[in-house]
Amino acid sequence: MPTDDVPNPTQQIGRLICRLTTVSNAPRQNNSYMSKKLKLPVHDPAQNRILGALPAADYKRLLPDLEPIPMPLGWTISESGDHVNFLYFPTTGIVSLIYDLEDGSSTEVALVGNEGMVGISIFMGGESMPGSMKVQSEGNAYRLSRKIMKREFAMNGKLQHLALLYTQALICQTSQTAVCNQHHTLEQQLCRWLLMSIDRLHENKMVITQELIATLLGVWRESVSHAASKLESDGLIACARGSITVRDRHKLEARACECYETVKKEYDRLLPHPKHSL
Amino acid sequence: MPTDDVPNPTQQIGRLICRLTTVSNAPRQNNSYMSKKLKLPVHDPAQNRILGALPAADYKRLLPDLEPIPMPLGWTISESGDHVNFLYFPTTGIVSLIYDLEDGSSTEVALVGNEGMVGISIFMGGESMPGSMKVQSEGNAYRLSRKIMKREFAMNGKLQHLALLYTQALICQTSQTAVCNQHHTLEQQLCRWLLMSIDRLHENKMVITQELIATLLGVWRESVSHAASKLESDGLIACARGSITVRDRHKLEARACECYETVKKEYDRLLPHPKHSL
DNA sequence: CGCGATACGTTCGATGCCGCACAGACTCTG
DNA sequence: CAGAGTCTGTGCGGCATCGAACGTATCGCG
Repeated sequence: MPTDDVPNPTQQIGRLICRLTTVSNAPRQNNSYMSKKLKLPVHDPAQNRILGALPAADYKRLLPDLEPIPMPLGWTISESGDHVNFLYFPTTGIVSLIYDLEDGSSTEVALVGNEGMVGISIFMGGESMPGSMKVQSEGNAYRLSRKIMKREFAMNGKLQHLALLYTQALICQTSQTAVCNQHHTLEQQLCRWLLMSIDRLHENKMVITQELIATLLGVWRESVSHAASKLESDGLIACARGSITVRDRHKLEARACECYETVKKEYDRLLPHPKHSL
Repeated sequence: MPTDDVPNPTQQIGRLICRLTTVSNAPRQNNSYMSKKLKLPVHDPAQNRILGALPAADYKRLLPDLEPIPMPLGWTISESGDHVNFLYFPTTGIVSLIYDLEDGSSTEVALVGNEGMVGISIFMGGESMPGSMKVQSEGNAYRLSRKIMKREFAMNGKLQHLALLYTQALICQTSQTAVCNQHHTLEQQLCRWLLMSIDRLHENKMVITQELIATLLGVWRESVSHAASKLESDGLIACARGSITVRDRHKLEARACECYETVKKEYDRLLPHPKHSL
């Protein structure tokens, strides 16, 4: 049961720091972590756009209950059917919502970054979901216990409002994924996926193997390799061992299907916009 | 703007009655309509499983605000981006949630029958959705205005609870559709779709053209024709001009992909079960 | 009854992804 | 630096669906 209990919570932080120092491409926006650690906390709950959009009073009330938690690469936050005990608000990194099939294949139905949250079944009432949530790009999050979240949700305040709006945006993303899977070529889907990822990473380079991308898109690795090669030879991206860098975002958008735009517009319409200060 | 205003509300009812008398396959479970009209109202709000699961007090309070509305075949309840003004509770018939693409193609991402409701963006807060809702099998519904629904939702009562649970079930259906579109053959998808339809129609025969099924599944008509022929020659279904009858439900389940079971189980887990009296 | 419209069925080349096989390239470790 | 492990690139036969064309059956209507 690889559930909400982070595997070795404290050691995990050590592992993360290790990554930050050893791996060349580790830190993202707050790489002030090592150098200017006096200036700010490692990550600020308000970096999550939902938490950041709360009124000051709500935010302050919530703050003591927000538990910081690292999200290491590959961590399965919750498996299919698991009783979910925490609602996670990512500040950095990406979590994938994945549906698995009996034959071992699977498909990612949605991506979650610092614009959203993971574990919506807590306030939706179902307690669990027939899908798993996996950290696809390492980062950090804050989490709320089910008890606290239910209390907050019942207040009919801004958090409830934002949680429901985000859930509607999530439905949009999932629906569009369904349509995209049916109608668009792998190359288009790959472009869409790359764009959605760099939007959530807030940088052009992502650390991920083509093998994993294939798993997430529910296709064969060779197919991803083939599509990526074409994009690379056309100068849109640069592939390296275990990482992909987006070179020409504009061309990538042109080559992606409309699904990217549709979902992005709906997210922009429904969700609070990131503050400039971040 | 083919929105919430039913095209000619009163005339519509006349048209429906006309259908009931002329078309051979018109009435469904409550075909007591013509013969035993003294016994019950045409349709009872409680035939919708969400309304039927409300506590007596809530139900009574809501009753005067529930407006009966016929859902004629092909009616577009709301188009992509339309401002949604009513929440619909179907008692009979099927509504499809459809996402359209620029090239004119589309895919159905979810089916709604008397187990659910249409127009969730009313209480989710988005006011609209980038998808349309179309009546795929004629029937009846009751609807609540946005104002009333928001008032009820804010009471934190059973209706809020049921609405959120249903929304989670809907997310499950949509997600599974995304996975299914990616991994399963058309024949499997067709079996799944037929099963989901007869579950919501509460009978074995459905009035629909293969052309429309193809549109909903996002594939070519010829492909549906091909798959349906195989199923017919194996005795699972019987095809006629403009209708399909399920002959062997058990075999159909065996031939469908696991997606049907997965979604059904989640619906059974989350939603109130139909009462025996209906 | 005859006609047009609609829905279904069947065929066939084109296409895109599957699924395997294998080779090459990079990385980490000792 | 050598070797194991991992990740990526390529080539190819097979299969399902695409997308068009055509023929046929059924229904409604005059």
